Amino acid sequence: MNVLLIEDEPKLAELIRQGLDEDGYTVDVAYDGQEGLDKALQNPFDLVIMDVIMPIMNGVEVCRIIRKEKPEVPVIMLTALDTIRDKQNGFEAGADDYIVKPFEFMELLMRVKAHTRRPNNNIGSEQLIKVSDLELDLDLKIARRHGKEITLTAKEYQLLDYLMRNKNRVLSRAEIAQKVWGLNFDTGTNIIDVYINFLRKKIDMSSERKLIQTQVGMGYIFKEN
Amino acid sequence: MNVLLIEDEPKLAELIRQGLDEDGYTVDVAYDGQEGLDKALQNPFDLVIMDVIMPIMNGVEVCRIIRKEKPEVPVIMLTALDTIRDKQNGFEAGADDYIVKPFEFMELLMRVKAHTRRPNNNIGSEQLIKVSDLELDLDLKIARRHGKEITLTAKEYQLLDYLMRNKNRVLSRAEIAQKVWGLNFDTGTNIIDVYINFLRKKIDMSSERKLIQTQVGMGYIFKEN
DNA sequence: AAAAGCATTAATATTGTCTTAAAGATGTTA
DNA sequence: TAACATCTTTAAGACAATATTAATGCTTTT
Repeated sequence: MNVLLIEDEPKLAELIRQGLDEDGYTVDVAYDGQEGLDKALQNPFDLVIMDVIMPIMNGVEVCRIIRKEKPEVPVIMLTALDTIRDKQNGFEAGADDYIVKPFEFMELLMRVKAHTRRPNNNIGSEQLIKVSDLELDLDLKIARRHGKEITLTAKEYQLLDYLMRNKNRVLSRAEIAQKVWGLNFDTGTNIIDVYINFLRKKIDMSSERKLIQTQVGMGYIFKEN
Repeated sequence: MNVLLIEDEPKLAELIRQGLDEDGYTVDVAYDGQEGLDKALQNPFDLVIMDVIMPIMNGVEVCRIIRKEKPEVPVIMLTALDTIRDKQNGFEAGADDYIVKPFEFMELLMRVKAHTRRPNNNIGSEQLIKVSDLELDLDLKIARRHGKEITLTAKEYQLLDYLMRNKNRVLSRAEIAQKVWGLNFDTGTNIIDVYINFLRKKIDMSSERKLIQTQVGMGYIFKEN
């Protein structure tokens, strides 16, 4: 889910960016109104968050243009001016929501969720995890390498999802068993080895760069680059 | 524009009713959760405003049911409990917005405007959802494939509506059960499989392109193209 | 070189899905 | 209100796909 954040104060921008990032959003930041407007019009976003008071071009003006050009994209305004007059201005420019500064991050997150919630909002971009040239499509539940589609069974998908989310870290069989199978791994099973083998055949076989690597005596690691 | 207001405190209710009335809204007031729910389900409203804390049935519960029965109607919650926890609860019940009491009337009005502005009110133009060569007529509650009419039962319609609105995304049985049946899917029922089968017979049987596809171990996906 | 750890394959067990039929609800008509 | 029609839900068996085990051979470590 792609979010455009237009905020001139670097500290606040970074705070929001990081928070949304942790919740799985992909955030693009612009530091003034003009830059924000350009980005908004050139790229597809699922949501725009913007400050009202900004250098070069103020938020109300930016909002009005975005609303005109891309009426389907929801806009949340941040404003320090807690007066009814300004709230009116904000909404009249076409904002779908506003938040009065100072605000708690959780409040912003809740409103972001409310505006990006499916359904109705299927226009949004797909959700995916990317590591090197491999991507896992969370909507279609398939993988792609060099853009080539790879179908996965349910277990393969779960395992790959786990590996990719924990890239660049050695994962012991016990950890994997626990997280993917919900097992305690006392049973002398080799099921993880078997599934790693399945995944390798599907994603690593035809490629030079091996993403899944063995650390003998320790476990497996999904290595970027 | 018809608004349903569910608020047990008569003075506040009257204040809101009058204010919205002056702004051109037609307001129907219910004084407890049960009454509000009944009205909401029996009549067509463009918006529901409701208190969280109410006698007989609380707002979160009412909201959940309205959201299930009439997913297109926006709901604004009024809450005196200014805690993040409760904000989460409100949204998780499916509210589109909330306002923390005490609030200025103008703030409510602005939010009401924001939620009734959406391009939902295309009176005259027929409402339909289109995916590939299948279209779902939201007014007539029928489907058409290659222009050929297909009648649906109520549950078939709800399921197809949900699938089409969430096209190109794998939907787990749990999700479908939750959204279409309002079940928690612990019950070992196969009703989703059965209804998928019904729909396939009606929309996919006579066509080469199968729109409804199974992802073994994951769920179903309604695939465009 | 021996031991341990890992990869690979095939066989088997398990689970998931489709399909049909029939029972249980619900609503409609006489 | 009884009989009928239609819709919803449950249940069971057949079949297909996937998950797991186990045996064998290969690789790495000591």
